[in-house]
Amino acid sequence: MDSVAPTESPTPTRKRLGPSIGDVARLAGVSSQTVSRVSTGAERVRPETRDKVLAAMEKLGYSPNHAARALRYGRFGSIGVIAHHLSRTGEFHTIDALVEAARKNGFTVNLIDVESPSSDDVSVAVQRLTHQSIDGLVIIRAETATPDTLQLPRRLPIVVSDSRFIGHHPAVSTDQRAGIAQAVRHLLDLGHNTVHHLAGPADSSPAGVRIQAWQETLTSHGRPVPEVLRGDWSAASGHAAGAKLLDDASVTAILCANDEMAAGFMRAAHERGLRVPHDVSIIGFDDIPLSPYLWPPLTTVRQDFSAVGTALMDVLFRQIRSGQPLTDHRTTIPTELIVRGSTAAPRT
Amino acid sequence: MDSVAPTESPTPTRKRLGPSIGDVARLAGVSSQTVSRVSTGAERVRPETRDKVLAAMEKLGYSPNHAARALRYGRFGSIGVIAHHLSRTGEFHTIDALVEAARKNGFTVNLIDVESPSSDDVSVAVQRLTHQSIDGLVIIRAETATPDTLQLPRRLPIVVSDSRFIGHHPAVSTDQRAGIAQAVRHLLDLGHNTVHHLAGPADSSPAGVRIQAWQETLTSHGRPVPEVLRGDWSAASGHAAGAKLLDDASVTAILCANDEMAAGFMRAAHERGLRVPHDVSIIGFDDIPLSPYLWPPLTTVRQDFSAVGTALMDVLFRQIRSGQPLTDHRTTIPTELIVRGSTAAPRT
DNA sequence: CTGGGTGATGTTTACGTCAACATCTGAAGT
DNA sequence: ACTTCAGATGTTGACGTAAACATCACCCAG
Repeated sequence: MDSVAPTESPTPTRKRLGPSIGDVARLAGVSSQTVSRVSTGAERVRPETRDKVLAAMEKLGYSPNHAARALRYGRFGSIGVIAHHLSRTGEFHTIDALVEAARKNGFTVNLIDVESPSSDDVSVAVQRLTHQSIDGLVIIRAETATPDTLQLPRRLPIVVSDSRFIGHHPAVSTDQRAGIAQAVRHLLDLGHNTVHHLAGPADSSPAGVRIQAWQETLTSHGRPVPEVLRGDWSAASGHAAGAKLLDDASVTAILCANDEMAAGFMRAAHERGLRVPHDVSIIGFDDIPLSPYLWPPLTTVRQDFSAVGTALMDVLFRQIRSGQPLTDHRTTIPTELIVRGSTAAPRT
Repeated sequence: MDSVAPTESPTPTRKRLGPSIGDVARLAGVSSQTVSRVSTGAERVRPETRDKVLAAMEKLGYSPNHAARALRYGRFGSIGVIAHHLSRTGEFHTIDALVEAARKNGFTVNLIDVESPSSDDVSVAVQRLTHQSIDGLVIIRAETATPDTLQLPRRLPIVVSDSRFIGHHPAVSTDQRAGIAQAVRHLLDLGHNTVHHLAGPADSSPAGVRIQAWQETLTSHGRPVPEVLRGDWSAASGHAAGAKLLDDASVTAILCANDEMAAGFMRAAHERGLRVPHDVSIIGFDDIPLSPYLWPPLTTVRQDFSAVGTALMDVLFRQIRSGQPLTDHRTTIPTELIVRGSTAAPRT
């Protein structure tokens, strides 16, 4: 670990924190070890003594210093999470599940965001986090960073949900290829000649995976592959893409790389007086909570973010417990096509 | 602090962690203090010595033990955040802004969720968090907990965005009363005789505030106050409410306590063949990213969650810096009515 | 009444780091 | 040659905690 900067300390001066175990011990007239015993629960302490200690704690407003405990134990009870942009629905739900799973395992979650998905930024985030107090690291999305550009501390248990890290770190991800294939087939089965694709941004790896799966599925069915459209995951970009694409009457089916873009696309269709799904079928990806309540309800590919979060925590926890890395571990969470009202046979 | 449980340790045994500053010092042939100087940046160290040390660090894969630093400094560089249910849009955006603001101030965010919004659960969350390594605490929503039921460690800087804690802890919140009043007036101005209200659950304090503001606004305009409907913030509950309410032809305008419920309500209207806004006007609350892309685009009251998050961090940071609590501090973030396509004059 | 527990409590020490102070080296000024 | 001083580096100690070990009081079997 090179320069190891001073973590731009929030407050440079040293402060006297709350009362210590020693202060409690003095007040209670016992040794600090007895206070420690009370504070850690169990142990054999006479009820009478325990009460004295508890009273002293209460009086002084004592609470244990976690830094000291962490130092003593060599553990922090916390895991680090790096996410690219928190407001993305998918990452958010994953984090939600992760936090819950962490709590159930007695851990807390230390969250850090990455402003732009550049490699530098991610490195800084990693450095900041690993200088924090964590027992393990979850990388939800590292975007442009690669296993090589990322200088991770050795011995730190890691799990990743970014497909490009597979083989380098244990990974958990949804089966996006299968999901996309299902979606494309669904539209072809309905009678559409081909399927257009509104993809995520070029620097996003899941966007790339989805494009590839879409192309392959079309090709394997002998269908023409239209030019791919690019969005940035936002509903606004979906709306813009709709404005461009929907003047072309040959477009009967569009697969959007996430539900937000699908919502934007759908609004563009409404604005043009096109009926969904009669004039154009729209299918999304993710199945966000609002998808069933769009109009018409959105057909989409459900990703089980909650399962991803749980699995991430599970894999990480196993490494923490054993002290052994699971380098080539790989969990794949299946996706599911949810057919709602936004897809139908093309008008003839 | 009563019983102070043992934080159900994730792994009870002590492990030898990575190499320590001493190992690096030995390998580099210098004292540990010199290594410390290099590791903390600045200080006067001969370039030649510095290089030796850096090489040794690299070789051993050294990274500083944050627990030891935190113990030494009396600071953690981390703030705790308690949120009720992460998947709620509002809390999520607040957290997003909070994380960003924290990063800019050199802090990291320690997140903990609360399964059910019971007082007990929140207390447990607080205890778990304060036993973690935090310099300050943000309570996004404490729900049923009150300032009295919550045993907070003394000396811990706190900021809250839950209105019931005002006067007990510094608070930051959006001006929901004003937002609701704006929304109601907007509908009355359009010519609606009265406005129905789909509220949040009974145990939610913001839901209560919104109900009250809605009632007051109607009353002050001399309008009848319809019976309040209850939802649970979810789109599904909005849909169910729509199913109940929309058979009553006298209902021309509905104010939903959040956008998700408004989306569900709107779908219910579509399903009945009612046109929005011609047959019924619908207005939401929050302005989530998808609101402009519902069909029709949703008129709503925008809450600036990002500003809330930034302000929370700001208030907390000031306390951390000064060491002084800001007990009766209060920041109110204004709301803004965003008129889109889902509201119009009632049909005559 | 005595030796061998057993349970309650106290003492010591180390976790890894860094501030404060101590020491050392060498160069510049007289 | 002899301070004087500044910069580089080393030594000591303390942050708060809990494990390991030590001690002490007391009870019971023989």
